[in-house]
Amino acid sequence: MLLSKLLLPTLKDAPKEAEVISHKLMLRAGLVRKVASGIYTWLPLGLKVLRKIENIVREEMDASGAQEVLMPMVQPKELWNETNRWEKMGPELLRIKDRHERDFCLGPTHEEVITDLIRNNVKSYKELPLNIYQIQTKFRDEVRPRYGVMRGREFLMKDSYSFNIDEACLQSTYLTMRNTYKNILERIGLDYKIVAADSGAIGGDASEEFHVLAETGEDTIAISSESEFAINTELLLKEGEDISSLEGKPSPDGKGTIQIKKGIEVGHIFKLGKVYAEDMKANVLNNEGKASTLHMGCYGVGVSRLVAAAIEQNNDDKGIIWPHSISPFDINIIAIGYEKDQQIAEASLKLYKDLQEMGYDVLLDDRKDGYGTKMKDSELIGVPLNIVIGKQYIETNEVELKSRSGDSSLNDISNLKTILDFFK
RNA sequence: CGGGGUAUAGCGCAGUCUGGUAGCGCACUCGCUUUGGGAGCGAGUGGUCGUAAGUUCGAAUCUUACUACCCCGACCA
Repeated sequence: MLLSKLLLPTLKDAPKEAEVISHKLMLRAGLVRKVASGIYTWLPLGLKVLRKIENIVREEMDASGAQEVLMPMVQPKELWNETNRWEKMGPELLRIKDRHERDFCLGPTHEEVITDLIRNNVKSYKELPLNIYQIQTKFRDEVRPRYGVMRGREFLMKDSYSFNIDEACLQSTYLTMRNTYKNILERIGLDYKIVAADSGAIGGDASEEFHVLAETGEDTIAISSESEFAINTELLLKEGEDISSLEGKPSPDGKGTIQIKKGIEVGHIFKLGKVYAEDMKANVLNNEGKASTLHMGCYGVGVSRLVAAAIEQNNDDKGIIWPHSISPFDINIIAIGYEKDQQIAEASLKLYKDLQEMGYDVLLDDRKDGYGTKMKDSELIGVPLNIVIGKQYIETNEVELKSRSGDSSLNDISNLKTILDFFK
């Protein structure tokens, strides 16, 4: 991509509406723009990041044996009446009417729709287990949207629903999803914890959340300094404990001491059991030929929230520092004097094309600006590797490799292999 | 929904107390000079001052109502 053609409205000053660092940087780096409270347009650069995360999620879900579908965002009241959630849910369920005065809602989640699909189309235990997912825009009319896309009203989510013949089978799928979520977060490259969580009003007997650790997290979690033990302090509050007093105490599992941390919930896995299947009469015939209520699980990943979470965990005073896995570009070629110097222009374009042919996602800064402006923007948008081509190239045929993390070195422009050792 | 705050050009802000017809920095346009850390000079574009009503000869400024947005809380698969 030529930067001169890219819609990339970077800002020196963050709009005052932004409070947390990820929100400020997402606005400054030209990733998103607000349309209304909690509702955002994703600009080209932001969308590239969103798609990269989405693709990692998709690949790992497919690898786990799950199947992708796409359900509607608009859902009829009748389905929600079956589980009584039309009544139970508060105003966060945005209700609308069509031209015939029929009631619909904007989907905040899809248990009803997916359960309806499965009960109508799956009749035998032989077709199970099934794990069906989608990556789709959700709408929840939050009481108070905040922190940009971190807690938006409209947001992108991967939600999946498993249908199992019994508890043991559900347990197996649950563990597969647990492992899949670990793979996703490790591939993206985030520091996270799996925490025991409140299973909430939805019922069910097991629930774990995946939290990206960050100061601005909305949840408070207690973790062990040495083991995997981690728990959402919402659970402790119910028992009336004072959270701050836990700091430094021995971990309940006997390993290490308790530390109190802030976390951003980016994933949640749930064993629903038979709750929805019973309400909606979702049965299959078991191996004895008798109707058997399905056991369900549901598993969510906040895709758009992950963008913000990744920034919260990876930034400095200059801007975003993308993990390479989700960076909008792999390489930014900073061409100094692109407009004036034929040699620079030709060499930059050749390098650009060569790197593209090697499979890299390359940005070429061909704008009429100086080194400072181009570097500042590159650092703001967080591209992992810059290749500076300027007077050094004219003199010695060398370009400077400058990583976002601060390393730099000079290399002959023809030596692309050396250049790309950076990514090993 | 309770508490607090903000609203003036794309972004950041001044002007409001003390009413006189809107300004600064950045960005943007044109020209020339620049080009390895957000360049310089010159000339420009862009605002029904959140909305509505009121007071007044005159309102960004005073009064009232409303709206939007942000923060804290409550809420949240």
